[in-house]
Amino acid sequence: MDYSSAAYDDTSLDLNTKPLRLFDDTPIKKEVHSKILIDFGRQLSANEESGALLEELQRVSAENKKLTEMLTVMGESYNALRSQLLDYMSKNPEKELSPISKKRKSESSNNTNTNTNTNSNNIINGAVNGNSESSSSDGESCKKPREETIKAKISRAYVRTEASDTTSLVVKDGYQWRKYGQKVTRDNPCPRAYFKCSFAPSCPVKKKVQRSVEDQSILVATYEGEHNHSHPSQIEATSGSNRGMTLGSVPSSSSLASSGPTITLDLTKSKSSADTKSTKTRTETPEVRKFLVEQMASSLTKDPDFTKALAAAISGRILQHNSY
DNA sequence: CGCATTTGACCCGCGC
DNA sequence: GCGCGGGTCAAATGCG
Repeated sequence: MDYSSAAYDDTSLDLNTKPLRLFDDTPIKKEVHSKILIDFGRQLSANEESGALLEELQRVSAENKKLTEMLTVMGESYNALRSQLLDYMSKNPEKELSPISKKRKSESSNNTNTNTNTNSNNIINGAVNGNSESSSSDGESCKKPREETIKAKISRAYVRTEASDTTSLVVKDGYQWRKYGQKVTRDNPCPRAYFKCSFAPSCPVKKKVQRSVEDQSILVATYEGEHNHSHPSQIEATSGSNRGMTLGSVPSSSSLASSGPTITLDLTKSKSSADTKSTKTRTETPEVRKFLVEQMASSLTKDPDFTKALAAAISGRILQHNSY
């Protein structure tokens, strides 16, 4: 499979770029330093001033660094929460994706009992990790108590593909998959492809990929089981090849609203060392970058927890700072 | 030539 | 018990 052509890595959002620059880029540091010197140099003697300001500068740099780390941590937390939310929300459109639930009870029926307006368009690129092992107390265990393998984690991801690309059933998630079957199901004229994880021979994870009935540019990938190995992209990230879509990493509505290719924000990788290396990619036009930044900023600022924590952090720092 | 994909056959669970 | 349909297998095929 041509993971190399995946556009997903190319759009990884480098969240840390700006914050890191605040304390990593020496030119900026020098600029700030000189500015401070200009502002305050007249009032104090040069030696005392420079020493104090250097100390001040170091404090500010450390502060920026801590704030950046906090931002990263918050971003990850936000990502995790978002995944959980999408997980929950995904149970609603699921019925529409497989309306005939009376026959195949195992997967769809228990997840669709709270079927509301099944606007599958509201969920795209969102990934949904339904944990049927621990959290599914809604009947599957009653229906199939003997099937311990069915209790493996079942997650679902919705991926928008190129509008013209209506034949490929490849969902680039960073893992290596081997296709072992394809079937046309009754409720969907589009064939369903069956994949097994081939990265590790003993990995039990399977994946089903099928186009959505409603919007055939959307691929619905259903994952069963858990990988018993690390994510391949994590290994490859050290060499700068950050490929693949990461589940649950994108604000869903906006990327569906756009008719363009899927844009995946991989927040989970923003903390890695590859963020300064691999995110300079060919599709990173200023427009795209601006859009991504705005989208991420919007998503983060809409999160009350995030803004609260950020405000607390900043105010705490300021108070601490003023007490000197 | 080796590996991945394709695809028809087969298996199995479920509903009637 | 039978038929239907989803899921899997494995031989055939294609590709690098």
